[in-house]
Amino acid sequence: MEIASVIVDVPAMQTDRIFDYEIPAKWVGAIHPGMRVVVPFGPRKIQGFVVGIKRNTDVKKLKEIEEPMDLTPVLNEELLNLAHWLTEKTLSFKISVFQAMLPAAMKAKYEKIIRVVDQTALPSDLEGIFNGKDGLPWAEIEDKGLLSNIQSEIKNGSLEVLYLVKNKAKKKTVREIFCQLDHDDLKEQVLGLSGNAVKQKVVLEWFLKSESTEVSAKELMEDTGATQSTIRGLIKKGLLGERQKEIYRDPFENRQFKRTKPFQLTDEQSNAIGPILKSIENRTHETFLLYGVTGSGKTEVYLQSIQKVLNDGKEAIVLVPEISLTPQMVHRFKGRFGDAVAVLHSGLSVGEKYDEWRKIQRKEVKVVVGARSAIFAPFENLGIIIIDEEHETSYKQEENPRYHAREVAIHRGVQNHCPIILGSATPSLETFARAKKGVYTLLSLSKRMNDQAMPSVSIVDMREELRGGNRSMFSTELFEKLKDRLEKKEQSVLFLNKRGHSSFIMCRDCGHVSQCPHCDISLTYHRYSEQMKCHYCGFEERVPMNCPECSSEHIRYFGTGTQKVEEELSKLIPEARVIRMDVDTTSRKGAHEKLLNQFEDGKADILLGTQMIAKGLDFPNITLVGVLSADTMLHLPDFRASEKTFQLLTQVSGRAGRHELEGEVVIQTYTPEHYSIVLAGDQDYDRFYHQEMMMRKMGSYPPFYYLSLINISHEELLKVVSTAEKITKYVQSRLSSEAIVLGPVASPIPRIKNRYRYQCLIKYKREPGLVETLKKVIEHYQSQASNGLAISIDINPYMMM
DNA sequence: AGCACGCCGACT
DNA sequence: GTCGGCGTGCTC
Repeated sequence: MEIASVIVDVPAMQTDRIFDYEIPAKWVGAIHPGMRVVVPFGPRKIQGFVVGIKRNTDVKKLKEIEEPMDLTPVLNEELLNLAHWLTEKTLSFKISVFQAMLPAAMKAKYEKIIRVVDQTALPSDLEGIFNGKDGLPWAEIEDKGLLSNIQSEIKNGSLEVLYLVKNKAKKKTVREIFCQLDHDDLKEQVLGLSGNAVKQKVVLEWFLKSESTEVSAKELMEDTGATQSTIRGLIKKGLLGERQKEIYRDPFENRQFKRTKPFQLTDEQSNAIGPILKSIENRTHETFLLYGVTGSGKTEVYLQSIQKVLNDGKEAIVLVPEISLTPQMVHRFKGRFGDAVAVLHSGLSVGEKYDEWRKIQRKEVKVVVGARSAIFAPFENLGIIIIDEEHETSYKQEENPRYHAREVAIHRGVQNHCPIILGSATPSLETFARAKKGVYTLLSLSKRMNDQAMPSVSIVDMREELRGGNRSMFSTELFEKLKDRLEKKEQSVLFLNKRGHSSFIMCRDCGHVSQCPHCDISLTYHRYSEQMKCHYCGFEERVPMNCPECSSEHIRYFGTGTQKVEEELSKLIPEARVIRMDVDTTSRKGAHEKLLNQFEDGKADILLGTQMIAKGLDFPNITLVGVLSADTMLHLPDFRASEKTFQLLTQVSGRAGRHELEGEVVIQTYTPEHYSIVLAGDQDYDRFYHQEMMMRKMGSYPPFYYLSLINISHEELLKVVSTAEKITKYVQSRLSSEAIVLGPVASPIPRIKNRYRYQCLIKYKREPGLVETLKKVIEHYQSQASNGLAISIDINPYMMM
């Protein structure tokens, strides 16, 4: 007898273990580790993942696997091992890790159906509900107050409960028409057609002329002008046949990518790529930091490294930050490698992602370009992993499993004996420190290609502007330069870190600020809907006309968003054509690309946007970049605030003057003396690195210490505080004296969705017992029917909120 | 997570 | 009496 070890689709502490199932004789040999199966679990049927096959078990009453959901495993051996490692690393449930590794379309959908077994035996009230149908979804009859009736009918056997496990993934198909006859028979048939069968004749002649014997119904109708009925007639006569054929959804349908050839590398690029090629050749793992200023040609190094990998018959993964997965990047990869490239990013529909994933699994592609989760691409012969903009925080997943793609990449690199390239103009401190220590190999590109000068940067003190009587959001300098570009017909980019209109509203008489009633955070003003919204729980209310506290009518809008800047611009420089790019204007599919194309084609003078325009933008006509408020990020309660500010400013500045025309950058700030702003202005990463390392050392932060963050939340403040204290004491007692345990303290947002939040931060250098301790904490507080208490643990957190 | 089971108070 | 509220414990 063969027995399968199965991880079931129930993300809970108590079920986060192996359950054994017998493999029915008919599927012995057909069910393998890494496959999804439907298994009975209690009274229900649910999805499970087979993680192993064995012959013996201690379990007495084994149930049988209901059916397999896959023909071939969806997780290969390497990925199963990776999942195991990741489970330990992130303290997540195994099932959550499996699901994170697969496209969302493969998550099971469950349906509970009450089926009528014996129509005649039903009491009249139930008969009315079922109304002759042979079954109804449970959800529809659940709250009709007939629970006990239904229960007794189930006992009688006239009703039964069906639990269905559905595959969310739908394969897209098209109707295909094919010819049943060979060429000669077909000719005969055409001659034998009756005179008034004009359309039928045209259709058959199409098949006579055409090389192929099959065609999509749509295409056939377009080519011949025939309609459904004509074709149906021919099918009835047995001359044609029809079938459903599976096709891929093609996100890049009707798109041609101009093929490019490898460029001649500069000396610097050649020097950088040498060690990478060597590592590929020797099939050894090595992590490289490709530290290259903006415009230094990192992408070409990636492309040629991948080419080498493909020549060796291996595969490549390229990670790009979600936000910068602009068509530009896709273009460059599709342009070089054509159809060998699959693309995985959030802009695709669930079905499209599923199709791209299957192209990888079926070995129809060799290169994957994608966001964070593409790191789990099911390649079996991985030759290189590239992480572009390695410092980007979007590589860290902020929900369970809280993994960092960089760590996963390095783990896969070790397993596959292949190199990892981390690329950035502004590497994260952690990475740069490791490169300096020799853990990673440092490769530098210090010159821009074609020797363009770095843009000149001027930092404007907005306090001075205010003192000088300028109360607008544009400094005199930026305003003048904007007008100048407009005259010269050159383009400008304006960068602002906040979407929407204003961030909050305040009463000018009593100082009252609208707060969310469920969260300790102020509400955000949304102009479009004229509403105040909470970004954490979704609470909405109308904008008050009067202050709710003192009834004053003097309500003022604070903080500036992209919408407001757009309005201001149209007042100040009405002749300027402005394109606004933020989450609100790019949420529609393809909108992102459309707006960028418009800008590239010169249909606008100013591109105004948030984060998303900071990267990957490479247009020759941009000669001015303005940062409206450099310090919005600087004052966040996050030890990485300076680093993020420096990175962002440097990235944005890099957008200017990448081609023949020289670029200028204007940075507006209220704290012009802050080192991250001064040094971003000088484009001096090295000095910033040293300065920031000093700060981190003083604060005992990464890369000098590791961090783990425990979050505790509950509806009752007292419960949170007392639990947080207990946990902190417990953790403290089990760690060495070198570890620093901070807290418990209220989280930066002390309440979300009516739940109070406390946290405990652990700083440590080496604590082999920490993972065990944290596991104990989770076990203790999740198992003892923890009445509403939620504990979440983030190892190496990036968001401290 | 569901779901059954079991124990209590509140009703036609 | 029984309906339905929630706490408890189990799922191969």
